[in-house]
Amino acid sequence: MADSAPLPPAAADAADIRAATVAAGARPRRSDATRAAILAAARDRFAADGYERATIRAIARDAGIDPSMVMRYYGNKEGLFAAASEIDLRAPDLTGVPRGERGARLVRHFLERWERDETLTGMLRVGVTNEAGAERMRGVFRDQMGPVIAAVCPAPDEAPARAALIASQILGMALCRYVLHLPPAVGLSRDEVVGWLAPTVQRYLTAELP
Amino acid sequence: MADSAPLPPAAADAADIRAATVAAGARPRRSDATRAAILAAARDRFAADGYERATIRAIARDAGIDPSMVMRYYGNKEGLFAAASEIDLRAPDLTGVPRGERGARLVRHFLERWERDETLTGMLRVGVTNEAGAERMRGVFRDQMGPVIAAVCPAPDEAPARAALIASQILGMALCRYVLHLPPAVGLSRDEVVGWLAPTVQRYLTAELP
DNA sequence: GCGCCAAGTCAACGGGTGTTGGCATACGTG
DNA sequence: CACGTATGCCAACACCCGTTGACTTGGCGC
Repeated sequence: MADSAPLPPAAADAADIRAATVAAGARPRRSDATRAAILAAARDRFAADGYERATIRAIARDAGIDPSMVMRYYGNKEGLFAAASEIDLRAPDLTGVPRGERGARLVRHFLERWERDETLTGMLRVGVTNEAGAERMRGVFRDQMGPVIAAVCPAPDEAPARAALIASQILGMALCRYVLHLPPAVGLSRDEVVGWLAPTVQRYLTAELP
Repeated sequence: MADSAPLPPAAADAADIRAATVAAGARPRRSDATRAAILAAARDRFAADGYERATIRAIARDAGIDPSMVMRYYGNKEGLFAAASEIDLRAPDLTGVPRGERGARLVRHFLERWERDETLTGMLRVGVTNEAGAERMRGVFRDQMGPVIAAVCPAPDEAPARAALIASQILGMALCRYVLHLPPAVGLSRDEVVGWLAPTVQRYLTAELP
């Protein structure tokens, strides 16, 4: 079974520092850089290893500090996970997009989002194994996918089901392509994926109920 | 975080015993019932908890024997997992199904397969977290989905990509419905899911390349 | 009836885990 | 400059893990 290779020291950028600052709801402190480094390392580890195999000791090592600091700043492993898994899908506003291009727009956005960093891979990895992770995914879906779909959905009461259908296709492709690495799914170009999936999403968005 | 509740003692049926017997490539031995009990308990635990959280001690407790027996019969945890995760999708032969009904047939079959027991949930759970599990899923996809799709695919070289697209939609719905428990996905009836997904799968099966 | 071998139990090992408390140190403030 | 506090490290705790080896039991063939 593959050992978890050591990860390069996680780079905590300005956004991370700001996030770590506001997360504590206070003005800047001397330890914000450390908090941010922990958060960045935790994100990487959770994404790469899942909740169980991502150890606090490994996260601390990546961040270059002592494990006890993690406990001091985030309480326990669950608290660290909660802080590290704040997800912003940046789902696009579809109301300004021509009706026929909305499917393609959604698919392309999420492909790019998925390839930019390992955040979503991590979310999926933890969501599948861990109930707290699953609850977080349900929250992200409800709060960030729901409104986007509802805004362009003819009948408001159909919106949740349509959103779930769209999520199933997009998540399923991400699963095959970025997590399971099924060779044919990996082999498709980004444009090919959009070409295949866009009509599906478009139909889930607008077609009559079957 | 949810503790893993104790599981009821896993029932090892005749098929399990036979499987445990043939797995060792020998004629019946006195320990076949024990081997089968271990296997059944392991399947349940891996499905419910994933690879890391499913401990050999818990599996042995469920099977009502000593942990060292697991080691004696299956070598180590990886060996146990390999023996416990032999999957048979029983994917239907589509050549006898009318061309227009193949999508619906596939979707309905996999929904039923997924709901019958927790085997596939377990496969997904382990496949997402664990490289050995992912490799196993790639093998199942290649050996059991590939041929079924190729048999009804006009151009043979397109078969793998089409199979991957179909897998992405079916796995994605299973993920949302049976693993993440997204409320709108859970709320759909089985017929509604078939009604929505069948045209998608049908198109992946037969449509011109985009 | 006796010996042999499979089947199973028991206790322990070395290591890794999350988590805790005490101690040194550098900083910001009066 | 002195003091309190935030920051960080160190060592340890109690627990659980996979795995091992020695020991006991029970059934079967000769």
